[in-house]
Amino acid sequence: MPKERGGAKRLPETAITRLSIYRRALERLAAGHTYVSSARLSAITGFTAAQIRRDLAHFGQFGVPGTGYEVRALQMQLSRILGAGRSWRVALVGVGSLGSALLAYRAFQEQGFRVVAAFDNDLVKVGKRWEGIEIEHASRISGLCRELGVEIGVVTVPARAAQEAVSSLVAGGVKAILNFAPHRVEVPEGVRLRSVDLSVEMEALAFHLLHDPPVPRR
Amino acid sequence: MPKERGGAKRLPETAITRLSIYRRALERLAAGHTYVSSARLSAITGFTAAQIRRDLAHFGQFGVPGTGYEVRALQMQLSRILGAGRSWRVALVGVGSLGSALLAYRAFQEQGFRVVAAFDNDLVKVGKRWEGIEIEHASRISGLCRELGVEIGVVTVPARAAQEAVSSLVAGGVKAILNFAPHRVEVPEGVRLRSVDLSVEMEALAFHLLHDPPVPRR
DNA sequence: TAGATTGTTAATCGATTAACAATC
DNA sequence: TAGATTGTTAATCGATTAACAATC
Repeated sequence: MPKERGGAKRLPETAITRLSIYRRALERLAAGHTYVSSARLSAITGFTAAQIRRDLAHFGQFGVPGTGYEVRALQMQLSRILGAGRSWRVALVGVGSLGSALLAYRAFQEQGFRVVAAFDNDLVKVGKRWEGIEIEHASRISGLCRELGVEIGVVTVPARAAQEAVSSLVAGGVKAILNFAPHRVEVPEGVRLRSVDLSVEMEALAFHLLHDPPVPRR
Repeated sequence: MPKERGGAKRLPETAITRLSIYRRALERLAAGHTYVSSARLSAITGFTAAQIRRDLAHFGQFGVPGTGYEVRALQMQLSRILGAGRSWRVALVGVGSLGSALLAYRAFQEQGFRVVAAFDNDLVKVGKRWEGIEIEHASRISGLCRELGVEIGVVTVPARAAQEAVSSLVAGGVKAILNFAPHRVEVPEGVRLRSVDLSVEMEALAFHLLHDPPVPRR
């Protein structure tokens, strides 16, 4: 199997989140600047200028040597690449405290992530409305996701329910899932999974508190 | 400056979150198993057996060739290394929907992350009680964090307020911060920062939906 | 032209994987 | 002992950084 597709080298997996951060930086720059250099973007985002140029070069020659990148043009390119501006249909599985918070999260809606369905196992919650969405029973996940054309699933259920929630989404044709449940889940090839594990994040911080040497004052 | 400290090679930054996941797996294994091999841990966690052995070997020789790792003993070692079982004092800055969800998040409390203070800029919220904690005004962050001996800060404020929130925590002696604000923040040397950016996560998923080739059915 | 900055190549770095001698 | 599995070394892989010729 070839490691490269087409002529250009593959975009490193880690670069994708950087693109999103560049895009956000450009949004703010667009107000006051026509051009921006990789050096300036570096100062704003904290990534090195070399890395920024390299990331951007993956998608063609956007920059002008001696001048930099045209802010508007680059912003539009990145938006196109990331699918910003589009509207994405999102399903939420698990309407506990975290799930409710995400349902209410303005930034999501504003960025085009439109929650079109919400599911829960708890019969007390099913049928209730939440942020304008009626909560459906978890047994309806795959059917409704297919019917509504859900593209992205967000899973905020307890650990023990995570795999079943994910499997139902996959059965419903969902090809991208963001998992907040503190448990490993498996997805078939062709489905993208990203996981955010808050307990692990906290424990990683605790590790550093215990093991990093204190920095002497200067 | 030397690249290594002591004799052993440095633990890769990326290994720290794996340790936390191993620990969690062991917790569940402890019920029914005395020993566990790296191969079995691999099947459970999804990391390769070689990687697991390598990660664990950083902290000494826990395993028994031919037999595997003693579950209880390894569990205790990892707990000690990660500071699990300890109680950590946490401050929450920003009691919006996401912040409230985290305040209510049982798993946090159960894992020893004890929210001892909550702050907000909104005078309407200040003085109210939430999950047994009185919400204080953001101007009191550094003073109260120092007084209460807060060790970890969790920041769930809007982007524009992120840097100030973080700076106040740092001023209050907080050495580890988990930032959910969709904005870059800077911390001085000696302070650990981890960031979770939900918009970036979603946009990364959108990127894959747009660019990954569909997987042909077999 | 002189100065600035890109896009890209080569060098470096860090982390993962494979392989296997040592060990129970 | 035979079989299994560790801990570690060497090879591989992937991503980042430095450097600079090409370009505006």
